[in-house]
Amino acid sequence: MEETLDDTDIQLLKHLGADSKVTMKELAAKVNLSPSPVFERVKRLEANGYIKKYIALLDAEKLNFGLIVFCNIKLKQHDKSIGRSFVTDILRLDEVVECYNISGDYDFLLKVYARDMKHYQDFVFNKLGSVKSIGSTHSTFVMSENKNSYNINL
Amino acid sequence: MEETLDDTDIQLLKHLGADSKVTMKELAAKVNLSPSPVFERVKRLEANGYIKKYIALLDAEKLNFGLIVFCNIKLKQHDKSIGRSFVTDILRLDEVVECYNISGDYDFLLKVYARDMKHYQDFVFNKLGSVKSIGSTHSTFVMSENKNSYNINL
DNA sequence: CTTGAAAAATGGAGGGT
DNA sequence: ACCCTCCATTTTTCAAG
Repeated sequence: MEETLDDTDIQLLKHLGADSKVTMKELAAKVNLSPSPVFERVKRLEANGYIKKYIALLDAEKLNFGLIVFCNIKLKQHDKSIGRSFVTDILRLDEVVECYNISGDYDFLLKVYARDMKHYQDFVFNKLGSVKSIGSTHSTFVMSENKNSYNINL
Repeated sequence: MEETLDDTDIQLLKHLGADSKVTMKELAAKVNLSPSPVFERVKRLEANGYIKKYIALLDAEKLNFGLIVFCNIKLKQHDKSIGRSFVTDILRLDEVVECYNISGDYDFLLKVYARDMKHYQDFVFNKLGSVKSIGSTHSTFVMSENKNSYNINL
């Protein structure tokens, strides 16, 4: 299971990580092979979990979610059950796209997409406000997104 | 160009945002249509920019990038040319997957993927260290990722 | 939107190095 | 173990109604 990836595998992952709509034929040309071995390699990379899934990236701004906020959260207490119930509550919130348990002054970092400031205010007061385990929050607003490649650069 | 999306369009975006490997046939079944109109709608959503691109999501941990760090950065000065040169320098760094211009005490927030702490240390000292426009940095380490849906929840 | 058909891609069999 | 060349099947893509 813990086989090593050769250079061709890495190239395939790089290409698919940037554009998954390429055909096997095109991919094959990029790595100087015929479609068949490329097909088999990609299937293996999927089966072994190197490729988690394929998705379409949507334009948040065009879909009226123009505001990105990083919301730092401090819990009231730090026992395991409080942490778990916090995560359960947070996963339910549509506005929260990412959630991390972090080091430092705060316990969690959320990446939140909102339509506008009014929507974000409503999110903080009504949705976060009803999550009992939260002690305090600190919001950092995104003024512009300069880079988002979604994948590691192999 | 600024047409409104009907409920079917939203459903298509939701499905493709979660899994872009579905065939037009399967998509059609999900929205109770035949493949042809679904095909046309998806092409329109692509052409009008609602779908930005299609990518494979790679497993960073399996590819030996197990450490995620949010790196806050304060610039030395705040004029436009310094900010631009900072962004140019940052975009070159493979470890930086996301970069945001933010409100608050710091100017930029980077999401960084590193193999381990040693790699991150090297990144900060050698790569960030040679970006002249940086005044100071503050690193927040991710202990666990609890959610990452990559797309807004429509 | 539907039907339907041409063009293209997928997925695999069989054989070669 | 890895690759190639076919080829059947499925999917995509786009007419015409």
